[in-house]
Amino acid sequence: MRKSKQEAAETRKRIVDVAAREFNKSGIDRTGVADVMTAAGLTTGGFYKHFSSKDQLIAEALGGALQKSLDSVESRRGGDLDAIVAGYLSKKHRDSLESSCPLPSVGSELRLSEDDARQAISQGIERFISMIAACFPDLPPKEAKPKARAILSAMVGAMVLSRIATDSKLSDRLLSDTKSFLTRI
Amino acid sequence: MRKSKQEAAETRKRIVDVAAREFNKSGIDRTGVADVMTAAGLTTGGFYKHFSSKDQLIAEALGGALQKSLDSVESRRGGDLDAIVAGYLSKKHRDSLESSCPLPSVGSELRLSEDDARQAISQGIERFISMIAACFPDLPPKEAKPKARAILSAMVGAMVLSRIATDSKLSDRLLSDTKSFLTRI
DNA sequence: TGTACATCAGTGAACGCGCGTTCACTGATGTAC
DNA sequence: TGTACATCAGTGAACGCGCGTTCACTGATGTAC
Repeated sequence: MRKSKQEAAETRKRIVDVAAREFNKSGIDRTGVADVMTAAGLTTGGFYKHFSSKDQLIAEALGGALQKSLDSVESRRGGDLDAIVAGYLSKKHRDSLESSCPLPSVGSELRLSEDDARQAISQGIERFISMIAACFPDLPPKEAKPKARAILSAMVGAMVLSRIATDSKLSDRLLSDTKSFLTRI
Repeated sequence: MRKSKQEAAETRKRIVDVAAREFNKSGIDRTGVADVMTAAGLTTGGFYKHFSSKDQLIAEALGGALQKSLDSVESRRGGDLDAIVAGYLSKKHRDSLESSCPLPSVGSELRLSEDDARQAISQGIERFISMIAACFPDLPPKEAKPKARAILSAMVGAMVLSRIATDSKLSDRLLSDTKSFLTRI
């Protein structure tokens, strides 16, 4: 049953990608290693041929998901704050959980995670801040970065609250009002 | 071993209060019914003399915690946006997990919770928005409420991110920069 | 008011279940000659 | 290049553990007479 090095590398990548989607959709604690492996078309035991623990997978999957999410935003809307904000605070983003930004999806679980995962996510946060700050080319970094930190905070918080709200009107307004607020800067 | 009605009511209240602290500190999924009961000075089995399920406790404990948190803010800083924001985005609030606002502590877990819990929290969110909107007595509600939704989003998001960050400088800046941003409106 | 009985708050062990991880095994791949 | 052996990706059952919930039991409280 041994697979070639290339196949094994592809399998590993598949596990990481599937895990990111599952964690985003169902949360970290509620997603089991067996769930991830099944979704990747494998059986449970093989997991430990690729990773030493679930914690390692969490760090790699969510860190990677955040970076990938940033790659996509940067290439499609880089430099344009209104476009970044509108994309982030869209209903589509709120509802497409599997491919969502991990920060609102699993943010309050991450605070309890191992350092590896928190560090990987922290790097993504720094990069996100830089990306937003780059939308203010006329401001000195000393002003652009603080502003960017507040804007990122508002985007993440709006998405967190919007996903809790049972009233769809409240959910929609949290997104659209925060969008308008951030667009009028 | 039967207790008087009054004692039983006090016990129930104690369980709810302890649960709110435990959920805030360790997250919903990582806090077991047995953990709560032990922290309340009781044994596991007695839980079901007061609640029909863990889900019922989640709704009651977190809904109650949010309302209590709002009571305190309203009476101490009501009407003063800068005071509300400064209190919320303080290091003290970030670090005192047990008595924290539940929105950033367990926000991304709540999105996966039963409707009862999400509804109780949604009511708290609406009240929080009204409280912030009341800080703009000169604005018509049509302007004050949308602004309040964005401000609440920024406060919650800053706290979520601040608690993930491994770099304490980043963690501090997320709070203080968002505070400055919201104070200059 | 006093007595007899039903109620029920709280105990602590047990239940079934799903979790993260381990393990012996399989057989194709990679390597040494 | 061909052969013999070591490696190791993947399998699937098993491990110990902690979870939410149930249950028989205890004995003080509440109630009916």
